[in-house]
Amino acid sequence: MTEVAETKQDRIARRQVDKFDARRTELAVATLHTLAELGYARTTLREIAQKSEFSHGVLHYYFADKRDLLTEAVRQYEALCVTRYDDVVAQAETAEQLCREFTDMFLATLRDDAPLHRLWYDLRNQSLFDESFRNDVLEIDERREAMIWRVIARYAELRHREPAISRAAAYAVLDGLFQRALLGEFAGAGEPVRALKGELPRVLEVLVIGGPELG
Amino acid sequence: MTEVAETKQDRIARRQVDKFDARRTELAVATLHTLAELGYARTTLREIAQKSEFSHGVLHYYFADKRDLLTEAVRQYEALCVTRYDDVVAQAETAEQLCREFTDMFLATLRDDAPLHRLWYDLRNQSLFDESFRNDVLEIDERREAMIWRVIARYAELRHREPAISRAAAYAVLDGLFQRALLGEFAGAGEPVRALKGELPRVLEVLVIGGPELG
DNA sequence: GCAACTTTTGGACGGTCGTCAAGATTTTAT
DNA sequence: ATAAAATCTTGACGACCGTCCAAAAGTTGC
Repeated sequence: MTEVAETKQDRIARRQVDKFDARRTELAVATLHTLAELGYARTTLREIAQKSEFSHGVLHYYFADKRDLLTEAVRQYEALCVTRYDDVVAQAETAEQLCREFTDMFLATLRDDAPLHRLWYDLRNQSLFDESFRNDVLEIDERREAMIWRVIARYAELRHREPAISRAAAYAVLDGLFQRALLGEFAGAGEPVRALKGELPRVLEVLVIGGPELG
Repeated sequence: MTEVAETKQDRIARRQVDKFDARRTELAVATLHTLAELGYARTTLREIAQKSEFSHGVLHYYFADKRDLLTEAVRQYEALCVTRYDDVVAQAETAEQLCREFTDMFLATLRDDAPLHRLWYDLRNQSLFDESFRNDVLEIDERREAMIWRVIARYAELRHREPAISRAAAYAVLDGLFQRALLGEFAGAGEPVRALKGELPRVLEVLVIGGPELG
Protein backbone atom coordinates (compact mmCIF):
# COMPACT_ATOMS: atom_id res chain seq x y z
CA MET A 1 0.00 0.00 0.00
CA THR A 2 2.68 2.37 0.94
CA GLU A 3 4.36 1.41 -2.32
CA VAL A 4 1.33 2.32 -4.37
CA ALA A 5 0.88 5.55 -2.49
CA GLU A 6 4.52 6.40 -3.01
CA THR A 7 4.49 5.79 -6.74
CA LYS A 8 1.37 7.84 -7.06
CA GLN A 9 2.94 10.66 -5.11
CA ASP A 10 6.01 10.24 -7.24
CA ARG A 11 3.96 10.62 -10.37
CA ILE A 12 2.36 13.77 -9.03
CA ALA A 13 5.70 15.13 -7.94
CA ARG A 14 7.23 14.35 -11.32
CA ARG A 15 4.40 15.99 -13.17
CA GLN A 16 4.79 19.08 -11.06
CA VAL A 17 8.51 19.10 -11.62
CA ASP A 18 8.00 18.75 -15.36
CA LYS A 19 5.54 21.61 -15.39
CA PHE A 20 7.89 23.69 -13.30
CA ASP A 21 10.76 22.98 -15.67
CA ALA A 22 8.62 23.68 -18.70
CA ARG A 23 7.75 27.12 -17.42
CA ARG A 24 11.35 27.75 -16.47
CA THR A 25 12.34 26.98 -20.02
CA GLU A 26 9.57 29.17 -21.39
CA LEU A 27 10.77 32.10 -19.33
CA ALA A 28 14.40 31.41 -20.22
CA VAL A 29 13.48 31.59 -23.90
CA ALA A 30 11.73 34.91 -23.35
CA THR A 31 14.92 36.04 -21.63
CA LEU A 32 16.97 34.93 -24.62
CA HIS A 33 14.86 37.01 -26.97
CA THR A 34 15.13 40.03 -24.74
CA LEU A 35 18.89 39.66 -24.50
CA ALA A 36 19.19 39.28 -28.25
CA GLU A 37 17.24 42.47 -28.75
CA LEU A 38 18.66 44.71 -26.04
CA GLY A 39 22.02 43.20 -25.13
CA TYR A 40 23.22 42.24 -21.68
CA ALA A 41 23.70 45.77 -20.38
CA ARG A 42 20.12 46.88 -20.98
CA THR A 43 18.19 43.72 -20.27
CA THR A 44 15.94 44.10 -17.22
CA LEU A 45 13.57 41.72 -15.51
CA ARG A 46 10.56 43.87 -16.30
CA GLU A 47 11.53 43.93 -19.94
CA ILE A 48 11.85 40.16 -19.95
CA ALA A 49 8.47 39.70 -18.28
CA GLN A 50 6.90 41.95 -20.89
CA LYS A 51 8.19 39.61 -23.59
CA SER A 52 6.51 36.69 -21.80
CA GLU A 53 2.85 36.50 -20.87
CA PHE A 54 3.51 36.97 -17.18
CA SER A 55 4.25 39.76 -14.78
CA HIS A 56 7.72 40.55 -13.54
CA GLY A 57 7.14 39.05 -10.09
CA VAL A 58 6.81 35.52 -11.44
CA LEU A 59 10.46 35.48 -12.41
CA HIS A 60 11.43 35.19 -8.76
CA TYR A 61 9.08 32.29 -8.37
CA TYR A 62 10.95 30.26 -10.97
CA PHE A 63 14.44 31.65 -10.56
CA ALA A 64 16.48 32.48 -7.50
CA ASP A 65 17.71 35.79 -8.92
CA LYS A 66 18.60 37.52 -12.15
CA ARG A 67 21.87 35.68 -12.54
CA ASP A 68 20.10 32.34 -12.25
CA LEU A 69 17.69 33.40 -14.98
CA LEU A 70 20.38 34.66 -17.32
CA THR A 71 22.44 31.53 -16.81
CA GLU A 72 19.45 29.43 -17.81
CA ALA A 73 18.98 31.60 -20.87
CA VAL A 74 22.59 30.99 -21.87
CA ARG A 75 21.97 27.26 -21.62
CA GLN A 76 18.96 27.68 -23.88
CA TYR A 77 21.22 29.28 -26.42
CA GLU A 78 23.47 26.29 -26.29
CA ALA A 79 20.59 23.93 -26.98
CA LEU A 80 19.87 25.92 -30.13
CA CYS A 81 23.19 26.62 -31.70
CA VAL A 82 25.87 23.98 -31.45
CA THR A 83 24.85 21.42 -34.04
CA ARG A 84 24.12 23.71 -36.92
CA TYR A 85 26.49 22.17 -39.47
CA ASP A 86 26.06 18.52 -38.58
CA ASP A 87 23.63 17.80 -41.40
CA VAL A 88 25.93 19.43 -43.89
CA VAL A 89 28.82 17.29 -42.71
CA ALA A 90 26.80 14.10 -42.71
CA GLN A 91 25.46 14.54 -46.22
CA ALA A 92 28.42 15.98 -48.09
CA GLU A 93 30.08 13.47 -50.40
CA THR A 94 32.68 15.68 -52.01
CA ALA A 95 34.92 18.43 -50.73
CA GLU A 96 33.38 20.93 -53.12
CA GLN A 97 29.90 20.10 -51.92
CA LEU A 98 30.88 20.38 -48.28
CA CYS A 99 32.59 23.67 -48.90
CA ARG A 100 29.64 25.11 -50.77
CA GLU A 101 27.02 23.97 -48.31
CA PHE A 102 29.06 25.02 -45.31
CA THR A 103 29.54 28.45 -46.81
CA ASP A 104 25.84 28.74 -47.55
CA MET A 105 24.86 27.73 -44.04
CA PHE A 106 27.49 30.03 -42.58
CA LEU A 107 26.08 33.02 -44.42
CA ALA A 108 22.47 32.03 -43.88
CA THR A 109 22.78 31.91 -40.10
CA LEU A 110 24.77 35.13 -40.22
CA ARG A 111 21.86 36.76 -41.96
CA ASP A 112 18.92 35.09 -40.23
CA ASP A 113 20.14 34.77 -36.67
CA ALA A 114 22.21 37.90 -36.44
CA PRO A 115 20.58 39.16 -33.20
CA LEU A 116 21.14 35.81 -31.53
CA HIS A 117 24.76 35.76 -32.55
CA ARG A 118 25.48 39.26 -31.30
CA LEU A 119 23.98 38.10 -28.01
CA TRP A 120 26.35 35.16 -27.90
CA TYR A 121 29.36 37.38 -28.40
CA ASP A 122 28.02 39.75 -25.80
CA LEU A 123 27.67 37.02 -23.23
CA ARG A 124 31.02 35.48 -24.05
CA ASN A 125 32.55 38.88 -23.47
CA GLN A 126 30.67 39.36 -20.23
CA SER A 127 32.33 36.21 -18.99
CA LEU A 128 35.62 38.10 -19.20
CA PHE A 129 34.31 40.48 -16.55
CA ASP A 130 31.92 38.30 -14.58
CA GLU A 131 33.09 34.82 -13.79
CA SER A 132 29.65 33.55 -12.89
CA PHE A 133 28.92 32.91 -16.56
CA ARG A 134 32.35 31.69 -17.40
CA ASN A 135 31.84 27.97 -17.00
CA ASP A 136 28.72 27.91 -19.15
CA VAL A 137 30.39 30.06 -21.76
CA LEU A 138 33.46 27.85 -21.87
CA GLU A 139 31.29 24.79 -22.26
CA ILE A 140 29.37 26.32 -25.16
CA ASP A 141 32.59 27.52 -26.75
CA GLU A 142 33.97 24.02 -26.51
CA ARG A 143 30.91 22.62 -28.25
CA ARG A 144 31.10 25.25 -30.95
CA GLU A 145 34.74 24.37 -31.44
CA ALA A 146 33.84 20.70 -31.78
CA MET A 147 31.13 21.58 -34.29
CA ILE A 148 33.54 23.55 -36.46
CA TRP A 149 36.15 20.86 -36.18
CA ARG A 150 33.76 18.25 -37.53
CA VAL A 151 33.49 20.41 -40.64
CA ILE A 152 37.20 21.02 -41.05
CA ALA A 153 38.22 17.45 -40.32
CA ARG A 154 35.69 16.09 -42.79
CA TYR A 155 36.73 18.59 -45.41
CA ALA A 156 40.36 17.62 -44.99
CA GLU A 157 39.40 13.97 -45.19
CA LEU A 158 37.51 14.49 -48.43
CA ARG A 159 40.55 16.25 -49.84
CA HIS A 160 42.93 13.55 -48.59
CA ARG A 161 44.79 16.04 -46.49
CA GLU A 162 45.30 16.83 -42.87
CA PRO A 163 44.34 20.19 -41.39
CA ALA A 164 47.16 22.69 -41.24
CA ILE A 165 46.27 24.02 -37.80
CA SER A 166 44.90 22.77 -34.53
CA ARG A 167 41.28 22.32 -33.60
CA ALA A 168 41.32 25.34 -31.30
CA ALA A 169 42.96 27.54 -33.90
CA ALA A 170 40.59 26.44 -36.65
CA TYR A 171 37.64 27.46 -34.51
CA ALA A 172 39.22 30.76 -33.59
CA VAL A 173 39.91 31.55 -37.23
CA LEU A 174 36.39 30.85 -38.45
CA ASP A 175 34.84 32.52 -35.44
CA GLY A 176 36.90 35.62 -36.14
CA LEU A 177 35.66 35.69 -39.72
CA PHE A 178 32.11 35.23 -38.55
CA GLN A 179 32.32 37.97 -35.98
CA ARG A 180 33.76 40.41 -38.45
CA ALA A 181 31.02 39.72 -40.95
CA LEU A 182 28.47 40.15 -38.18
CA LEU A 183 29.80 43.62 -37.46
CA GLY A 184 29.58 44.41 -41.14
CA GLU A 185 26.03 43.09 -41.21
CA PHE A 186 24.91 45.40 -38.41
CA ALA A 187 26.86 48.33 -39.78
CA GLY A 188 24.67 47.97 -42.84
CA ALA A 189 27.51 47.30 -45.21
CA GLY A 190 26.61 44.39 -47.43
CA GLU A 191 30.15 44.15 -48.80
CA PRO A 192 31.80 42.29 -45.91
CA VAL A 193 29.23 39.53 -46.13
CA ARG A 194 29.56 39.21 -49.89
CA ALA A 195 33.34 39.34 -49.61
CA LEU A 196 33.18 36.55 -47.06
CA LYS A 197 31.19 34.42 -49.45
CA GLY A 198 33.97 34.67 -51.95
CA GLU A 199 36.68 34.16 -49.39
CA LEU A 200 35.45 31.29 -47.26
CA PRO A 201 36.31 28.58 -49.81
CA ARG A 202 39.81 29.97 -50.01
CA VAL A 203 40.15 29.95 -46.22
CA LEU A 204 38.99 26.35 -46.07
CA GLU A 205 41.52 25.48 -48.72
CA VAL A 206 44.31 27.27 -46.94
CA LEU A 207 43.46 25.46 -43.72
CA VAL A 208 44.16 22.09 -45.30
CA ILE A 209 46.61 22.95 -48.09
CA GLY A 210 49.26 23.90 -45.61
CA GLY A 211 48.95 20.49 -43.97
CA PRO A 212 50.62 17.24 -44.97
CA GLU A 213 49.22 15.41 -47.96
CA LEU A 214 47.90 11.92 -47.39
CA GLY A 215 48.09 8.97 -49.71
CA MET B 1 44.91 97.86 -31.57
CA THR B 2 41.88 95.73 -32.00
CA GLU B 3 44.21 93.25 -33.64
CA VAL B 4 46.49 93.12 -30.65
CA ALA B 5 43.58 92.86 -28.28
CA GLU B 6 42.13 90.07 -30.36
CA THR B 7 45.30 88.04 -30.46
CA LYS B 8 45.67 88.42 -26.74
CA GLN B 9 42.11 87.29 -26.23
CA ASP B 10 42.80 84.51 -28.66
CA ARG B 11 45.78 83.40 -26.67
CA ILE B 12 43.76 83.42 -23.50
CA ALA B 13 40.95 81.56 -25.17
CA ARG B 14 43.36 79.04 -26.62
CA ARG B 15 44.98 78.45 -23.27
CA GLN B 16 41.60 77.90 -21.71
CA VAL B 17 40.66 75.54 -24.49
CA ASP B 18 43.89 73.63 -24.06
CA LYS B 19 43.31 73.32 -20.35
CA PHE B 20 39.76 72.27 -20.94
CA ASP B 21 40.86 69.62 -23.42
CA ALA B 22 43.59 68.39 -21.12
CA ARG B 23 41.11 67.78 -18.35
CA ARG B 24 38.71 66.14 -20.77
CA THR B 25 41.47 63.76 -21.75
CA GLU B 26 42.38 63.13 -18.15
CA LEU B 27 38.81 62.19 -17.32
CA ALA B 28 38.49 60.10 -20.46
CA VAL B 29 41.53 58.11 -19.39
CA ALA B 30 40.02 57.53 -15.97
CA THR B 31 36.91 56.35 -17.78
CA LEU B 32 38.98 53.97 -19.84
CA HIS B 33 40.47 52.39 -16.73
CA THR B 34 37.07 52.03 -15.14
CA LEU B 35 35.67 50.41 -18.26
CA ALA B 36 38.59 48.03 -18.47
CA GLU B 37 38.01 46.98 -14.89
CA LEU B 38 34.24 46.76 -14.72
CA GLY B 39 33.07 46.41 -18.31
CA TYR B 40 30.53 48.55 -20.09
CA ALA B 41 27.48 47.21 -18.28
CA ARG B 42 28.70 48.08 -14.79
CA THR B 43 30.57 51.30 -15.42
CA THR B 44 28.90 54.24 -13.68
CA LEU B 45 29.77 57.90 -13.52
CA ARG B 46 30.38 57.79 -9.79
CA GLU B 47 32.74 54.87 -10.24
CA ILE B 48 34.62 56.79 -12.92
CA ALA B 49 34.87 59.89 -10.75
CA GLN B 50 36.24 57.78 -7.93
CA LYS B 51 39.05 56.65 -10.24
CA SER B 52 39.86 60.28 -10.96
CA GLU B 53 40.63 62.93 -8.36
CA PHE B 54 37.33 64.72 -8.80
CA SER B 55 33.75 64.35 -7.71
CA HIS B 56 31.09 62.89 -9.92
CA GLY B 57 29.49 66.26 -10.67
CA VAL B 58 32.50 67.49 -12.64
CA LEU B 59 31.88 64.97 -15.38
CA HIS B 60 28.91 66.99 -16.58
CA TYR B 61 31.03 70.09 -16.67
CA TYR B 62 33.37 68.55 -19.22
CA PHE B 63 31.01 66.19 -21.03
CA ALA B 64 27.47 66.65 -22.26
CA ASP B 65 26.35 63.27 -20.96
CA LYS B 66 27.54 59.76 -20.29
CA ARG B 67 27.57 58.80 -23.94
CA ASP B 68 29.80 61.75 -24.76
CA LEU B 69 32.22 60.67 -22.05
CA LEU B 70 32.31 57.05 -23.13
CA THR B 71 32.81 58.03 -26.75
CA GLU B 72 35.80 60.12 -25.77
CA ALA B 73 37.15 57.17 -23.79
CA VAL B 74 36.87 54.96 -26.85
CA ARG B 75 38.89 57.49 -28.80
CA GLN B 76 41.53 57.39 -26.10
CA TYR B 77 41.75 53.64 -26.60
CA GLU B 78 42.38 54.20 -30.26
CA ALA B 79 45.24 56.57 -29.55
CA LEU B 80 46.83 53.82 -27.49
CA CYS B 81 46.39 50.67 -29.46
CA VAL B 82 46.59 50.87 -33.23
CA THR B 83 50.29 51.15 -33.92
CA ARG B 84 51.54 48.39 -31.69
CA TYR B 85 53.38 46.35 -34.31
CA ASP B 86 54.80 49.15 -36.40
CA ASP B 87 58.25 49.01 -34.85
CA VAL B 88 58.39 45.28 -35.36
CA VAL B 89 57.52 45.68 -39.01
CA ALA B 90 59.99 48.50 -39.54
CA GLN B 91 62.93 46.70 -38.01
CA ALA B 92 62.48 43.13 -39.19
CA GLU B 93 64.91 42.14 -41.88
CA THR B 94 63.99 38.50 -42.34
CA ALA B 95 60.70 36.64 -42.36
CA GLU B 96 61.78 34.53 -39.41
CA GLN B 97 62.64 37.59 -37.37
CA LEU B 98 59.35 39.30 -38.19
CA CYS B 99 57.44 36.17 -37.32
CA ARG B 100 59.22 35.75 -34.03
CA GLU B 101 58.94 39.35 -32.93
CA PHE B 102 55.34 39.63 -34.01
CA THR B 103 54.49 36.53 -32.04
CA ASP B 104 56.30 37.84 -29.01
CA MET B 105 54.52 41.18 -29.16
CA PHE B 106 51.21 39.49 -29.76
CA LEU B 107 51.56 37.38 -26.64
CA ALA B 108 53.06 40.20 -24.58
CA THR B 109 50.13 42.52 -25.14
CA LEU B 110 47.77 39.63 -24.57
CA ARG B 111 49.34 39.15 -21.17
CA ASP B 112 50.03 42.73 -20.14
CA ASP B 113 47.01 44.58 -21.53
CA ALA B 114 44.40 41.90 -21.09
CA PRO B 115 41.89 44.16 -19.27
CA LEU B 116 42.20 46.80 -21.96
CA HIS B 117 41.60 44.25 -24.67
CA ARG B 118 38.54 42.77 -23.05
CA LEU B 119 37.22 46.32 -22.91
CA TRP B 120 37.80 46.76 -26.61
CA TYR B 121 35.86 43.63 -27.42
CA ASP B 122 33.13 44.71 -25.05
CA LEU B 123 32.76 48.06 -26.74
CA ARG B 124 32.92 46.61 -30.21
CA ASN B 125 30.11 44.30 -29.20
CA GLN B 126 28.12 47.13 -27.70
CA SER B 127 28.21 48.78 -31.09
CA LEU B 128 26.12 45.86 -32.35
CA PHE B 129 23.35 46.97 -30.00
CA ASP B 130 23.89 50.69 -29.73
CA GLU B 131 24.70 52.50 -32.92
CA SER B 132 25.98 55.61 -31.19
CA PHE B 133 29.41 53.98 -30.78
CA ARG B 134 29.39 52.31 -34.14
CA ASN B 135 31.25 54.88 -36.17
CA ASP B 136 34.09 55.16 -33.68
CA VAL B 137 34.28 51.41 -33.39
CA LEU B 138 34.38 50.91 -37.14
CA GLU B 139 37.11 53.50 -37.44
CA ILE B 140 39.24 51.80 -34.80
CA ASP B 141 38.60 48.41 -36.36
CA GLU B 142 39.73 49.75 -39.69
CA ARG B 143 42.96 51.03 -38.15
CA ARG B 144 43.55 47.71 -36.40
CA GLU B 145 43.00 45.97 -39.70
CA ALA B 146 45.54 48.24 -41.37
CA MET B 147 47.99 47.57 -38.55
CA ILE B 148 47.69 43.80 -38.98
CA TRP B 149 47.92 44.08 -42.73
CA ARG B 150 51.21 45.91 -42.50
CA VAL B 151 52.55 42.86 -40.68
CA ILE B 152 51.12 40.29 -43.08
CA ALA B 153 52.07 42.19 -46.21
CA ARG B 154 55.62 42.68 -44.99
CA TYR B 155 55.90 39.05 -43.99
CA ALA B 156 54.71 37.94 -47.41
CA GLU B 157 57.15 40.31 -49.02
CA LEU B 158 60.05 38.93 -47.02
CA ARG B 159 59.04 35.44 -48.11
CA HIS B 160 58.61 36.50 -51.73
CA ARG B 161 54.98 35.49 -51.68
CA GLU B 162 51.63 37.13 -51.82
CA PRO B 163 49.09 36.75 -49.00
CA ALA B 164 46.58 33.99 -49.56
CA ILE B 165 43.62 35.96 -48.25
CA SER B 166 42.31 39.49 -48.24
CA ARG B 167 43.23 42.23 -45.86
CA ALA B 168 39.88 42.05 -44.08
CA ALA B 169 40.07 38.28 -43.72
CA ALA B 170 43.64 38.37 -42.44
CA TYR B 171 42.61 40.75 -39.70
CA ALA B 172 39.55 38.69 -38.82
CA VAL B 173 41.64 35.53 -38.58
CA LEU B 174 44.28 36.99 -36.28
CA ASP B 175 41.70 38.83 -34.25
CA GLY B 176 39.81 35.58 -33.74
CA LEU B 177 42.95 33.89 -32.50
CA PHE B 178 43.66 36.77 -30.18
CA GLN B 179 40.18 36.83 -28.76
CA ARG B 180 40.22 33.13 -28.10
CA ALA B 181 43.53 33.33 -26.30
CA LEU B 182 42.17 36.22 -24.27
CA LEU B 183 39.29 34.09 -23.08
CA GLY B 184 41.75 31.38 -22.16
CA GLU B 185 43.84 33.93 -20.31
CA PHE B 186 40.93 35.05 -18.15
CA ALA B 187 39.68 31.53 -17.65
CA GLY B 188 43.02 30.92 -15.99
CA ALA B 189 44.12 28.27 -18.42
CA GLY B 190 47.67 28.92 -19.49
CA GLU B 191 47.50 26.30 -22.21
CA PRO B 192 45.65 28.29 -24.88
CA VAL B 193 48.25 31.03 -24.70
CA ARG B 194 51.14 28.61 -24.89
CA ALA B 195 49.43 26.72 -27.69
CA LEU B 196 49.03 29.98 -29.56
CA LYS B 197 52.72 30.67 -29.26
CA GLY B 198 53.43 27.43 -31.04
CA GLU B 199 50.73 27.93 -33.62
CA LEU B 200 51.09 31.54 -34.67
CA PRO B 201 54.12 30.94 -36.90
CA ARG B 202 52.21 28.19 -38.63
CA VAL B 203 49.23 30.47 -39.17
CA LEU B 204 51.44 33.15 -40.64
CA GLU B 205 52.95 30.59 -42.95
CA VAL B 206 49.59 29.28 -44.04
CA LEU B 207 48.41 32.81 -44.77
CA VAL B 208 51.12 33.26 -47.38
CA ILE B 209 51.87 29.71 -48.49
CA GLY B 210 48.44 29.37 -50.04
CA GLY B 211 49.09 32.45 -52.13
CA PRO B 212 50.97 32.74 -55.41
CA GLU B 213 54.72 32.55 -55.32
CA LEU B 214 56.65 35.49 -56.60
CA GLY B 215 59.92 35.54 -58.45
C1' DG C 1 43.35 93.15 -3.94
C1' DC C 2 39.17 93.09 -6.05
C1' DA C 3 35.78 91.79 -9.44
C1' DA C 4 34.68 88.63 -13.01
C1' DC C 5 35.07 84.23 -14.47
C1' DT C 6 36.18 79.29 -14.31
C1' DT C 7 36.15 75.14 -11.97
C1' DT C 8 34.61 71.97 -8.48
C1' DT C 9 31.71 70.25 -4.88
C1' DG C 10 28.09 67.63 -2.95
C1' DG C 11 23.45 67.06 -2.36
C1' DA C 12 18.77 66.65 -4.46
C1' DC C 13 15.70 65.13 -8.20
C1' DG C 14 13.04 61.79 -10.73
C1' DG C 15 13.45 57.35 -12.55
C1' DT C 16 14.57 52.52 -12.83
C1' DC C 17 16.61 48.62 -11.01
C1' DG C 18 16.39 43.78 -8.42
C1' DT C 19 14.05 41.90 -4.81
C1' DC C 20 10.45 40.67 -1.86
C1' DA C 21 6.05 39.53 0.26
C1' DA C 22 1.03 39.70 0.97
C1' DG C 23 -2.87 38.59 -1.16
C1' DA C 24 -5.69 37.17 -5.33
C1' DT C 25 -6.30 33.55 -8.52
C1' DT C 26 -5.94 29.09 -10.45
C1' DT C 27 -5.07 24.22 -10.17
C1' DT C 28 -5.10 19.92 -7.84
C1' DA C 29 -6.34 16.00 -4.71
C1' DT C 30 -9.79 13.82 -2.44
C1' DA D 1 -17.61 20.53 -3.72
C1' DT D 2 -14.06 22.00 -0.95
C1' DA D 3 -9.83 22.45 1.31
C1' DA D 4 -5.04 22.59 0.28
C1' DA D 5 -1.40 23.66 -2.67
C1' DA D 6 0.62 25.84 -6.46
C1' DT D 7 0.90 29.80 -9.27
C1' DC D 8 0.56 34.58 -10.41
C1' DT D 9 -0.23 39.72 -9.66
C1' DT D 10 0.59 43.87 -7.67
C1' DG D 11 2.68 47.27 -5.18
C1' DA D 12 6.24 48.54 -2.13
C1' DC D 13 11.15 48.73 -0.47
C1' DG D 14 15.85 50.35 -0.55
C1' DA D 15 19.63 51.07 -3.62
C1' DC D 16 21.70 53.12 -7.31
C1' DC D 17 21.48 55.38 -11.68
C1' DG D 18 22.24 59.84 -14.83
C1' DT D 19 21.39 64.43 -14.46
C1' DC D 20 21.09 68.94 -12.71
C1' DC D 21 21.98 72.96 -9.82
C1' DA D 22 23.13 76.24 -6.17
C1' DA D 23 26.88 77.49 -3.85
C1' DA D 24 31.79 76.99 -2.51
C1' DA D 25 36.49 77.27 -4.00
C1' DG D 26 39.91 78.52 -7.06
C1' DT D 27 41.85 81.32 -10.92
C1' DT D 28 42.55 85.20 -13.82
C1' DG D 29 42.78 90.01 -15.66
C1' DC D 30 43.35 94.47 -14.40
